[in-house]
This record gives sequence, C-alpha cells and structure tokens, in this order.
Amino acid sequence: MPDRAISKSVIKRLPIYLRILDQLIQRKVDMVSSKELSYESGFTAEQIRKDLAYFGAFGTRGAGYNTAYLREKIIKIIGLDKKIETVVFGAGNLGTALTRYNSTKNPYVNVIAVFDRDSRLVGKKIDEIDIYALEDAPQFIEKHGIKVAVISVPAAAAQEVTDLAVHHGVIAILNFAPVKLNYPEHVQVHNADLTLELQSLIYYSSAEEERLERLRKETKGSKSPKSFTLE
Amino acid sequence: MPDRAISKSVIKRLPIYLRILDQLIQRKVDMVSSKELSYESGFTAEQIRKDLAYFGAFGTRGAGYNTAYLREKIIKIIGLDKKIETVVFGAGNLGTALTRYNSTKNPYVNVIAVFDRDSRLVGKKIDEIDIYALEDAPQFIEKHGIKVAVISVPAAAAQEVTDLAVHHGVIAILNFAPVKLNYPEHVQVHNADLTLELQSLIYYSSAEEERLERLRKETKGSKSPKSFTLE
DNA sequence: TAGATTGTTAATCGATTAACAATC
DNA sequence: TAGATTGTTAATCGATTAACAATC
Repeated sequence: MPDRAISKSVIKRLPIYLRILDQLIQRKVDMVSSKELSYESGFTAEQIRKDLAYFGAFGTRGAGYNTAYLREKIIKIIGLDKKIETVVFGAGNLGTALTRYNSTKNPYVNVIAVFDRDSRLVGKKIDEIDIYALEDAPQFIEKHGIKVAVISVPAAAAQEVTDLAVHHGVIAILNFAPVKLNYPEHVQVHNADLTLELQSLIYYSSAEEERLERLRKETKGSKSPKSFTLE
Repeated sequence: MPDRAISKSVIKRLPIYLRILDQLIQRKVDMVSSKELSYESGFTAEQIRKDLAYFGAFGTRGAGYNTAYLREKIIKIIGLDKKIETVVFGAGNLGTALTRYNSTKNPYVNVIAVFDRDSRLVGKKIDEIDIYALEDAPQFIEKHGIKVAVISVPAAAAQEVTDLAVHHGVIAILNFAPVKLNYPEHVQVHNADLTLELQSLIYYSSAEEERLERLRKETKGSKSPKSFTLE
C-alpha cells in the first residue's frame, strides 16, 4: 500500500483500467501487456506501468499482466472488493438514469434506495429500487451504514441534502447539482456538472471552427498550397 | 487572443467563473476581486488572475473586475457569444435529463433536437424539443449546421452514432456512453462516464474509512490522547 | 540464451504557487 | 498620497515521458 498520497490523475485512471480488464477477461484474454492496455485506453504504456507500480509489482517481465490477477488487485486498490451500497437523492430523470445505470451496468456499486421530496414519486420504484420520502433518509442511511451518496436534486436543495447525508454518516458524495457545496473536511465531494462539461467543450469546437475557417482562407489566398500539413 | 495553446485545466475553469459571474450580476454586484472569486470558486486568487491574464487584462488594479465586462469577455473566449445549437442522441432517462437541463438551466447552449432509434419515442417531445428518428439525423445536422452533439445512447450504439454525427459535420461530442470512441483528429470528444466517476470516488471513501478506523484504534491504544491533530 | 516487457530512476514538461512591481 | 488589487515574472511543485536495467 502507498506511503505517499497517490495523485488524483492516477486514481481517475484506475477504473478505466478495470473496465478494460473486465472486457479482456470476458473475451478470455489471459495476459495483457502495457502496450495493449495503452491501445485500449489511450494512455501511454509508460504511464500505465507507472500507475500500477505505485501500488505494487503486478506484472511479469517479458510476459505482461495476468488479466484476472490485475483485476483483483485494482478492485482491492479502489476499494470495490466489498460490495458498495449507495443511495441516490432525487428521482428526476438524472436520478433515474443514474439508478438504472448503476444497478444494471455497474457491477461494483449498488444503488439500494432513492429519496425524493415529491410525494407523488414516493412508493414507486425505479426498476427494483424503492423511492422513499426524504424524511426517511436519515434512518435508512444509518441503518445500512451508507457511506456514498449521489446527489441529483435541484440546485436549491443540494446543500440541504448534503448536510443531511453527511450528518448521518455519508463521507463521499457525487454531486450533479450545479452548486459549490459546503461540507466538512473528512467528506469527499466530486462534482459532475454536465452543463460545465458541455460549455468547456464549446471552447474547443469554436477553436476548431476558427482554425478550419482560417485554413480555408489561407488555402484560397496562398499561391502554392501544395505541401500543406494539417498538423 | 492566445498565441500558445491554453491548457485544458484553464479551459475547464472558465465556465465556473462564468457561472459565478452570472450569479453576482443577478445579485447586482458590479465589481469583484480575484479574492472574492476565489472564495466563490474554491480556486486560489493567484490562479484566477493567471487564468484570466492568458486572454488579456480585464481587471482594474486596486479595484478588481467589473462583473458584466468580465462576463462578456469569458463568453467570447469560450465561444458562447454565438448561440450554440446542439442535438442529443438517445432519448432515455439520461438523454431526457440532459435535454431538459440544457434547455431550461443552461442559457448558453440550446438543444434543438433529440434522436432515438426507438420508434415508440419518435414524434414525442421532451418539453418543447422534438424526438426524431435516428435516420433523420444526417439531414437535420447538415441543415442546421450542428457542430456539437451529446451522445447518451447505449454503449453498443455509441460508435455508430459518432460516425454518423461526425460524417455530417459534428466536430465536438460530449460522450456519456462507457466506451472509447474512435474519431478523426479534428473532432473533440469529452467523455463523461458517470460510472467511472462513482468508482474513483469509492477510492477516497475507502481511504477515508480506513483512516477513521486507524484513528479509532490509535486513539484507543495510546495512553495520552490529549493533543491529537486530525490532519 | 534471445526476445520481450516490466519496474524504476532520471529528465522533461506543464501547471500551480509565491512574490512583487505596476497602477488604479 | 495611501491602500488595494491586478498582471506578470520567478520559484516550486507535480505529473508525464524517456530511458534502461532487471528479469521472466
């Protein structure tokens, strides 16, 4: 186990490696080299080897990594070896999507309850998962020892829900509400603001458009557009 | 405008600054210092000043930044000054959430169409937005000159949809499908894999749990737990 | 043994932080 | 002018890339 804190960039890549390993194992591939992992993931082979080396020597020189063994190791490192139970706050479209997705496609994390303030939704189900009233959350969280929660409520309600969750034992939150949450130091909050993602993407698309436009102009204007590298 | 390419980290922060400025303007705040922006955003004042300085000198020494002026500038930098029209592929829960959200809460980006393969959805609407058949996408994209698309279809369909979109002029994609897409160099793809986010969050929550456990043990074992710093 | 590929150390690159002169 | 805060340069920190010895 690591002495120094591992960088966030490394941690963000681990689940990607895990998914690739899952796919390889399903395809009955026993061994994989860092070069092959590089091809599948888009990261460099050096980086992959270095990332893994932070946690131990999991490979075999000359041969590569045993897929099943490496998978086990990564699962342990992330902490997915014990089944993770999580709850979702907000049974809107996003909450529903997240609940559905994580109960069917995510083999490592289980959504076991959804909470919503809207009494018309309470008592209904998302697939097999019950929707409870927000008031029932404290008891539920404590009873099941829930440590991880997903917040997909409107921005105005997000802080209140955070306070509630944290107060009853939640220490990790994935927040989809477009607000900066306040929370105690021991709590981990990751923000997944889909609007921001989309907006920053625009920057690159406009840059690209301008580049293309400039290109068109230059190509038109220049006398000899023979050797023209796109870069 | 910048000579050297601006780093991705800077670009990711710009929409956050923009949102804070929007809020300040709504609260009739005219001027804001980098220190206040730091408080609102969680980034350091130095970093904010440096980020902005990449694009020009927008502030007034001794006074700070004019909120309306800085907002205008950031909008121009990101490329949100021309109304951005985008389309969503996949009218499932996630696609619906994204469509709703960006048509009501995102003042800078407009979803103008949703495409889905499921004929039972075609012809329906998400709020005011029409759901079209996937076959109609090529014509629609070309007619409206769509450059940005959101992909929220199942993993198995994502590559096909990407190919289609790119082939008809899309140059920027926000991809929610948990697959590594292949695409030409001139296309920008941002991946927003919600499962991966959740999994990497688990790492920190287990680390935190272990730390708390260690703490409990140590506190129990030690004779004099008088001066005990959490950090 | 020869070939392949890891694990690790060193070199480079990039991003953040600190410091401060410029100036409102 | 004095106080405040920007814009910018220099210093530090951290992450990625390159190189290669270790070893299967």
